[in-house]
Amino acid sequence: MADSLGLSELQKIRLRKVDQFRELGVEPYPTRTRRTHTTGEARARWYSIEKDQNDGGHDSEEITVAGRVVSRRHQGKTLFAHIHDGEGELQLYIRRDVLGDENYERALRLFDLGDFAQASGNLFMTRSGEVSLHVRDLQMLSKALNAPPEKWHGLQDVETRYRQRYADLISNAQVRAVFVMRSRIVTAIRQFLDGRGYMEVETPTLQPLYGGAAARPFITHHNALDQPFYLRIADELYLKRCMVGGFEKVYEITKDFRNEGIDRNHSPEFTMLEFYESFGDYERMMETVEQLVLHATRAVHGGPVFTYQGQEIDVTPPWPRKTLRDAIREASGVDYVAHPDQAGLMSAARAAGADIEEGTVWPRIVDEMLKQFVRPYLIQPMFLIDYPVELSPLAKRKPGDPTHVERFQPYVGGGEIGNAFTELNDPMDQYARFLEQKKDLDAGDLDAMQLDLDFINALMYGMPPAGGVGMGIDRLVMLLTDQSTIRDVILFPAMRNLPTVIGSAPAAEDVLADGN
RNA sequence: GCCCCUCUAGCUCAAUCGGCAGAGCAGUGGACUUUUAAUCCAUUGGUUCAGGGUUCGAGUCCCUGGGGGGGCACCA
Repeated sequence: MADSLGLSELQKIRLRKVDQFRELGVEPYPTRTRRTHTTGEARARWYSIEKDQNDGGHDSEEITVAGRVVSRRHQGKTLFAHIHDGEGELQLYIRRDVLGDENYERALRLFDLGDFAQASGNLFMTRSGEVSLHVRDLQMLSKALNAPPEKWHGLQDVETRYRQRYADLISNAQVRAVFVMRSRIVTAIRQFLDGRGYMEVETPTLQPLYGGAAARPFITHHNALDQPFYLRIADELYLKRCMVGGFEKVYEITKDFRNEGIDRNHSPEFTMLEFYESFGDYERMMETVEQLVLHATRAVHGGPVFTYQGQEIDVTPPWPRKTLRDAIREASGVDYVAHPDQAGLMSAARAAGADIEEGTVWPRIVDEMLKQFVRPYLIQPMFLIDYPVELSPLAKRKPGDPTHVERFQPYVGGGEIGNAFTELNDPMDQYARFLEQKKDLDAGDLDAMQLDLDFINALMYGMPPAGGVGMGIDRLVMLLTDQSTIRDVILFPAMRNLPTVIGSAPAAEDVLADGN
C-alpha cells in the first residue's frame, strides 16, 4: 500500500519504526492522551511550588506533558529533548537508569524529530538553569513519517511554504506569530463592533446575481436547481437589505471571491469586513474606522504605534482628512475640476509628470493621478474624501456639489485599507445607475454590475439614510503584521494545482487522477 | 497576456571557463550520565523541474514546456 506513495528513504525508515512499535505491542497512534499540564502550566508550576530539597530540588509531584519533539541531543546514557506545544517548549531529561534499558533504547531509536510524545516525570532545574522534566515515562502519541524542515534555517522555499503551510508553521515561529496576530485582529474587530451595538449577520455566498463591486465573479452550478450561482464579490447589497428590514447596525466578516489576477495585494478569495450603520453618514463612519483600527492595533501592539516596512506608523485618532481634489492638486499642481474634459485633463496630468496610457477615460485619469502622485506618500493614516461622482456609482452626492459624492478611503502605510460611502438609498436613482451599468455590461465590460431588481424592490420599501464601510481584512492584517505580500497573511493561499509529491515522486493515485 | 529572475539530497545551500554532482542539518552505525544549533568517529542518500538540442563531455550553453517569485498590464 505504502509503495504507491513513492516514499523516500527517510520516510521508509520512519514507517519501519511504526511497525517496530506494533511488534512491541505498542500502538504508535494511541487514542487517548493523559496530559495534566501544558508546557506553560508546567513552567508556571515550577515557579510556584515548594521544591523538595531531599531530591535535588525536584518537584515531588509527577506531571504529564505532551507535544511535538523539536530537538534531541543524546549523550551516552542521557537524552535531552524539547517538546513543543501550543504554549511553548519544555525540555525533557531522559536517563537510561530511570527509564530502564528497554525503554531508553526505544526513546533513542524509535522517537524522531517531529513525533508527538507524552512525557511523565518531575520538574527540576538543570545546572544551566533551564526548567526541565525528569522523565519517568515516555509514550509515543503520534509517529511522524515526514522529517521536519531543517532546524536552523527553517523552511525557506516560498512555494513549499505556501503549498505545505503546515510544514511552514511547524518550522517558522514568525509565521505562526503572524497568524496568531491575524486571529487577534479579527477578534478585536468583532469585539469593537459588537460593543458599538452592531449585529453580525451572515448573507449568501452563493448568489443568483452578483453585485456590490466592480469585479468578475466565479460561476458555479447547482445540480438540483439546475441553475448557475455566482460566488459573492461583495456583501453590500444583502447588508443593505438587512437595513431595509430594520436591523440598524449590521456587519459581516466573510470571504469574497473575485476572478482576477493574483499579485501581492490580490488573492482570488479574500476576507472582507463590511459594516453599515443606519442614520449614519460618512462622517460618522470615518470616526468609527479610526476607532476600529486603533482598537485592532492595540490588540496586537498594545498601543497605537507600529512599524510597517521600516516606517513607524501612529494610528491615534483623529486622522487628517483631505479632499481628493486637494490631495491631487497639492501633489501635482493639477486641479481636475478645472479640466472637465478628457483631453484637457490628460495633457495637464502628463505635463505634471504622470505616466498615463492614451485613451484613458476621465475618471481613470483621476484615479491614476491618485495612484501616482498621492497614494505612495500617505504613510501616516489619512482619509481621502469627496470623490468625483464618475468614480463612485454607489455613493450619495454631496449636498451643494452634485459633481462629488460623500465617499472616503482610509490610507495607511501607502495603501488603501477600505472604501466607504454615505449610501445611496433612492431606489429610482439606484435603478438609473444599474441601467447605466447594464449598458456597460451589454457592451462587454465583464466587471460591470448586474441589474438587481430584487435589490431595487428592497430599496422601494425604504432604506434609512446610512453610512457603510468595506475593509479588506487581509490588507489590514498585512499592515499590522508588517507583511508585504497578501499570501503571507492567508494560511492556505490559492495556488495552481499540481500532482502532490509525498516522497521523491508523485503518488501513483495522483498521477492517475491528474490524467496528463 | 508581456518582461525579468528562479528550480541541485527530506531541509538549507555549494559546484571556477562546459571537465568525476558536494557540504551542513536530518538519517543510519558507534563513543559519551546536566546538554542548549552538544561534540567526536564512520556512513547512507541525487530523474540537478521535464523534454529536446549543441558538444568528446551539460547542473552549467541553446530551444520548448511546467512550477514559483518579482515587475508591467488588468483589477479596488
